[in-house]
Amino acid sequence: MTHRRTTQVTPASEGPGHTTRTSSPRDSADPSSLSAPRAVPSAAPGLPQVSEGRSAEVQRLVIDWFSRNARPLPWRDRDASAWSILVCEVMSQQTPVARVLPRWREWMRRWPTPADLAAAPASDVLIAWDSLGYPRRALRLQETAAAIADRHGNEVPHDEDRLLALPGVGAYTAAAVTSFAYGRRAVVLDVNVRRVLGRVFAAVEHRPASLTAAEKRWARALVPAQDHVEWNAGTMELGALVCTARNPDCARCPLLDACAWVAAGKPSDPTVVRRAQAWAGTDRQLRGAIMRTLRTAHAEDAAAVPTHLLTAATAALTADDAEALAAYPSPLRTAIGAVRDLDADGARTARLVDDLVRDGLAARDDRGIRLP
DNA sequence: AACGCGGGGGT
DNA sequence: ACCCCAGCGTT
Repeated sequence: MTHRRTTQVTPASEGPGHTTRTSSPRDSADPSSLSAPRAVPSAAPGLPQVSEGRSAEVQRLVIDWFSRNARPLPWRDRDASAWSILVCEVMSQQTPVARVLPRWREWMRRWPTPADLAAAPASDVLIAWDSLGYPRRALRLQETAAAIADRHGNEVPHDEDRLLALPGVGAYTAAAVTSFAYGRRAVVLDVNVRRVLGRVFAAVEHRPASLTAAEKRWARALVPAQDHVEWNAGTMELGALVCTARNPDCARCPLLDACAWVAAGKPSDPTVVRRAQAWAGTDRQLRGAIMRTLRTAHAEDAAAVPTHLLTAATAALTADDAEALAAYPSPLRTAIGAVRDLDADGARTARLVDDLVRDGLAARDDRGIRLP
């Protein structure tokens, strides 16, 4: 069903002018949303008070900039369904937009409503997820689809609390759907928004990794009562395109003259020792390899790699027995062989596959591959 | 608050 | 090599 969507301002081709683009049809009543922010946020460590005048000026600049610089992303189309927006938000969790685009198109073509996704074999879902990463998101999204189909009449909930109750939907995603799909006021706080607000108002290059309740309150008070959708989308877009984590393009920033971080001389954060990112040789890499190989083998020949053979793979991997392995169909053999190359003694592979099985890999039977 | 969780592109 | 990305769930 087609939900009314808010107007995402499209790149308006001309003139720097029209700041105010009023929102289009939204949910009529807005009873549960936050009360309009009057007062400036309560002070918290590193989060300065912001005068109403300055807040309003920054809001105006961001919204105006967004009206002229928004990327024409398909989920910003007026006729994009709430479901399509939820899918895009989940796919975008920790994954750059450019990588999401092709998978999102394919998903929406195949599964245009939650019920469609809920009815699909899990193996199809994982294969369509492809290499977006964090494949558990795909499984949670399918669980969410089933919940929406079964308990919400196949319509994405309008209520932020009900959105939050869905698997794989956290504070960010619930707020994003509330704002972008339904045009209701919400505090959309992703890594981009946090960075932009932190620089402009708090004069720090990067916010701390963890998001505190105090920062949420602070950010909430900065969301305007009007044009909040454009503010949410605009701060995100500004963070993605201009106020980037590294090498921000301050020369093109509409907030150049309003930015506390720039005014302070763009100080760098005190260097924090970051743990070297381990990847090669880790369980994580190995598990990713198992995923990829099984996915590929199943996609190439689903009959050869049904779920019960995945269970058999466990035995073969554990036994480290070439003869036993030879008993399995070729695509599966290839998959196991490829994984083995990463784990010469086989112990870790065996344990990981065993974990996969225990967590339900084998239990799903005809639903296809079930991985963590 | 701190972890663990994929994978690819940019610098 | 390392950093970063429209985060979430668990401990």
